[in-house]
Amino acid sequence: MKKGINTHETILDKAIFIASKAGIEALTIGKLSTAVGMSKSGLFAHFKSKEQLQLDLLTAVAKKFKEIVITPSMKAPRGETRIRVLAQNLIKWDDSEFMPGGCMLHTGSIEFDYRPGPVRDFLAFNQSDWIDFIAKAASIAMEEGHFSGDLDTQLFAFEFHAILQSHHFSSHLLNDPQAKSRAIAMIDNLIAHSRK
Amino acid sequence: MKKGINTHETILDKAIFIASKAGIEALTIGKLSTAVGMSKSGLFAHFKSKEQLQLDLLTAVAKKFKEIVITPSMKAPRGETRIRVLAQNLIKWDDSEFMPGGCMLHTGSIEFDYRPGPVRDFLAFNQSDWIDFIAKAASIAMEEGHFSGDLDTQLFAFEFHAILQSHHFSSHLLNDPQAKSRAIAMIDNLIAHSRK
DNA sequence: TAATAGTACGAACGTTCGTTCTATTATAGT
DNA sequence: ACTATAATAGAACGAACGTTCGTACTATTA
Repeated sequence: MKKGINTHETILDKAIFIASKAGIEALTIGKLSTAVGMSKSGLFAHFKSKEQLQLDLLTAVAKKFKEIVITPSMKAPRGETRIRVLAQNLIKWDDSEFMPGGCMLHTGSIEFDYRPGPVRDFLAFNQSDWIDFIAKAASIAMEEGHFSGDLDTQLFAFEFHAILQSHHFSSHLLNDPQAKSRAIAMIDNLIAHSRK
Repeated sequence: MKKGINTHETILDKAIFIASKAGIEALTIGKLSTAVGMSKSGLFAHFKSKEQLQLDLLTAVAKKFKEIVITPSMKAPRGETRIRVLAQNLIKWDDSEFMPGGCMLHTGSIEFDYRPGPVRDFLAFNQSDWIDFIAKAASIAMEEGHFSGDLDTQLFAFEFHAILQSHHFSSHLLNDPQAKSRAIAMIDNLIAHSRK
């Protein structure tokens, strides 16, 4: 049937909206069902367990991440430009309207870093892959001659990632209007030091 | 009386230990009382509310932070050395045995960034002060002639802070044995680029 | 010795949690 | 239009939540 799929999607959109502010564990089935406008048991039937709801939620977020951050960057020119596009899209991503509390792959990682189970596994693998992706982008910039030949791409990836964690911190905890411009300044610094 | 003060401290120590892994909100009074070995109501009487327990807990953490990170750094020579000592102590801090889940001022900030109230306020002020403290240390390094005269100390502070967020990420989510050495390499980079 | 204050207890409060049933309604395929 | 099934609702569950209560014991102060 088809209606179920639409409902499933509606539920997850609302779940992302709420959980991005409240946290993944604090998103309860009761509150979510009220927000969506259906019964607790009716909503529950879509997921069979809260853990599955959390996994479906994160899978949906990761899919959006690909759409908004990863895929567009692959259309940008290889090398430094692609790195910059990646950073731009990431800042946009962390300030997305559908996820008002900021990137859940980041906040979820901290929330679940000591809660063993499939949710933690998903997040750890996701973040690990993300680091690898950045490192790959850096090595491409090396190939293109934009970055220094002896650049530590792994270290670059962590430095790049750190900047986005800092942006989240500035934007969502401190409500600092300079969050975005500062993040870009940090990216500029990092790129400048990575050049030949 | 005195017994109460000792109990209060014992409770908070255990609370910090548990909450650093589980999260501040997931630390329940029932589980904490079981862990401490006293009754729920007996423990509760020490704090009058869960929110007060959370505030007392964070106050205790902030006090330890001063003891382990801030105060020792003030004994180090002004300038670059002090910045390095600060970084060393911070890494030690984030891997403290009494707080096995890592720095709670960091994880708590993310957990509460969209939960208005005194807990969020405490964390936001604390982190804001911390950024100011780093910026001040950077400006001292400027005065001492170690750092470039046109260094943006505020930006430096955020970059410094970002490195520690990255360390937390590597150490506690990814269980990466290189977490510490990488953080030090990042600090080295930052300092090198901040010099004259 | 009497009065007071601090400390801890067990029991119970109303509420919410995730989950499991059964029953009913809506929908898609024939 | 009929039927199988998917989708939702409703009621109930045991457990845990934060909190309040009255009470008992202990140590300090009057």
